[in-house]
Amino acid sequence: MTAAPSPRVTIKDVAARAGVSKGAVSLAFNHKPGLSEATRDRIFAAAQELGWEPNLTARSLSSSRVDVVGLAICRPARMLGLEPFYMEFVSGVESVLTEHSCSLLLRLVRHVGEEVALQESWWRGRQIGGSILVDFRADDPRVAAAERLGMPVVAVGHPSLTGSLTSVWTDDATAVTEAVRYLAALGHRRIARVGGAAALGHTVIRTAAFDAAARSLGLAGARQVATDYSGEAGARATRSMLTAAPSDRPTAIVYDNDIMAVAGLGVAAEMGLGVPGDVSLLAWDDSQLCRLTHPTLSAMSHDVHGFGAEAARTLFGVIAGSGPGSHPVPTPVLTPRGSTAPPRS
Amino acid sequence: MTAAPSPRVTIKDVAARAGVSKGAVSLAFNHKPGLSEATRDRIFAAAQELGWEPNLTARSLSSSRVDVVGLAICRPARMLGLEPFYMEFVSGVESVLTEHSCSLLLRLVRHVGEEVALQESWWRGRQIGGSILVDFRADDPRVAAAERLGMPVVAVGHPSLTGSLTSVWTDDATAVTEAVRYLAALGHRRIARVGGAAALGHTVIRTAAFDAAARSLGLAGARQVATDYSGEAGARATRSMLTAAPSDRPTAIVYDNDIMAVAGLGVAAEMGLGVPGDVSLLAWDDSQLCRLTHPTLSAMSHDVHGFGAEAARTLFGVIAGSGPGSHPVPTPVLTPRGSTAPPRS
DNA sequence: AGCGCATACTCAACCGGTAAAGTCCGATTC
DNA sequence: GAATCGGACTTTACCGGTTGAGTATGCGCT
Repeated sequence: MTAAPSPRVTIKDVAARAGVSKGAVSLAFNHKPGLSEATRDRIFAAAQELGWEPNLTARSLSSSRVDVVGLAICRPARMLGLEPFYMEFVSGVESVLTEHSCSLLLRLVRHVGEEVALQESWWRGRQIGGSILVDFRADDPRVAAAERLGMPVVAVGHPSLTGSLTSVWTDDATAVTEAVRYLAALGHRRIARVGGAAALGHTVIRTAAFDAAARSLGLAGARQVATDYSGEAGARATRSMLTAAPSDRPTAIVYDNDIMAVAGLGVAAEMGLGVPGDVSLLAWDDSQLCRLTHPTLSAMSHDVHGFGAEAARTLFGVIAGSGPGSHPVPTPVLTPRGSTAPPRS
Repeated sequence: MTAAPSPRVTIKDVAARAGVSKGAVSLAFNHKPGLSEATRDRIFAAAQELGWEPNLTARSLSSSRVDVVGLAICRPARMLGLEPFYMEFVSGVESVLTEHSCSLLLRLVRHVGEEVALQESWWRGRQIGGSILVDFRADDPRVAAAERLGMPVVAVGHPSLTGSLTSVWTDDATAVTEAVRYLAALGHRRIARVGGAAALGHTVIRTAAFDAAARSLGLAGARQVATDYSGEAGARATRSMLTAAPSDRPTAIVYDNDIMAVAGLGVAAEMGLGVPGDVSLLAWDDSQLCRLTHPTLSAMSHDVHGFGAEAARTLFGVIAGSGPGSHPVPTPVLTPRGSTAPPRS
């Protein structure tokens, strides 16, 4: 990539124009003491006139600070596009990065192995100052990699999955339990759950919590299934559940994201089942999508934007040298809407 | 951001280990001629043993190549998350960037002014080798900015909007015309369109095309309205259209994205109107979402992933010095599904 | 033998900044 | 009046690569 921009303005030009040395310009632009107000002003004026901005590349080289953080997302593109979660998460991350004049290096990868290689390469090549790691799974190879590299990272996932890494996480277990209790309180006994990717740590956690909650409430008819988070998989799962004999058919279904819940709504309609009359549906994540359907979707709501922001804030902490820690963000809360109701007698 | 990584290994260490000079290592790693096979192998072996990867920062500094391209997206976060379009576009861009070991610097901005400043700062600070500009509007300030800076960019938008910049675009006018013709062919006379943001160039183009098509087909009942692309706005617009007196109510509605179409579907259901019996709905962009609803949504389908890929490919061309050009990508095609049918007599 | 000429490297300058040490100078201090 | 001091800059040495000029070696050719 060869760039042939307009005659490059460098710190030297600015220094010359202001009648000072490069060092002085550097001091001024980094807001460090040791310059008179007058000189400082002259320098800024000169920079302004020449349209100069410090070359970040050069700056990182000599100061070994990098104002870029990495984020690799590992899901098939088809699904990514659909899940409001990531974009919202990214936008939360951004909101914090921007305050620090920091940028986000984004990459979509196909599997964890690829991500490990990428993160290592980013870090080794000093492209990033740290990374946000998402979608943890059991025995995630990124834990060891980050430790080995001594790379500042924040792991978005339950502490039980992220080893010694600093983590930012939501209490999925409690949220699942609340969801099940709510449906049970409405009178549902046959509650089903359409989960996310089985390989992901939080799916495992939710699955266990669902089982535990069902057991403790004595719900014999509870069942769950894992999917790949896609709407199609959600539709398939729903269809398979709702085609069971009426006495066996779930009267309420919890979904692990909202796109699958929308798909579930579509399937119910296609089968001529009323929501929430014949079956109640409960979504997860609660993007705007849940308010657009008819009926509107009850959901476990989650401040995804804030989640991303907290992850970014925590990363800055790690980069600044704060020791490992665990940062829980608020547990998703139930937002009842039109898709849940007591089962028809 | 101060990083305290494990003892940094640099090109010097590798050179020492391989018993050659820094220059030799550089030659080897850039696959340039002038080294014997044997030396080359020794160098790679040494690098491998030390776990060295060239510091991209240093490399960009001396070679003035930057393996990063920028993308700023300007829409409120709430809407962004929802629109599958961008993530799919990004994934298309990525797929090409990856082949060139290039990364994507992503930023969400609030308005064009902010984007112009950002792009300028990125370019001046040599953070990026070029940029992909999206969401063009009439008299877009980015055109002048890019020219002034001599910055390699590819403009995603109709050539009429992108001035002298190299553009990548879809033929929205033709697509809109096709959509209207299709609905008219089904027998619809009162066709409405729920458009996107009025400030955006392609909205203007689609609006004009819709008008022209309606006129040429002699559809007196055609009407359209602009929104902000959000599902809520889509719902509002739909509600307002469908509450008109039956003799005035549109029998078919075209939406500018799929999220609004989903919202429209919800509104129709809420009002007790059958789709496609009472009203036909036609979405745009056609993400997976359109196949999940009931009825499924007919849509103008678009290979968004490919669109992004083409934009990235074109950007590499621009960076490599190819002159300005116009790169149309395939026109969206109609994919009829369950939400469109002839109007009820 | 002598010359030209690849080939295979080395060397040193340079990219555009930062940072630590050094210089200059006027104001205090004793 | 010499020594001290601190503020305001300047100098210089990097940061970790790339690059072009320079050098040593070997080989073919007359």
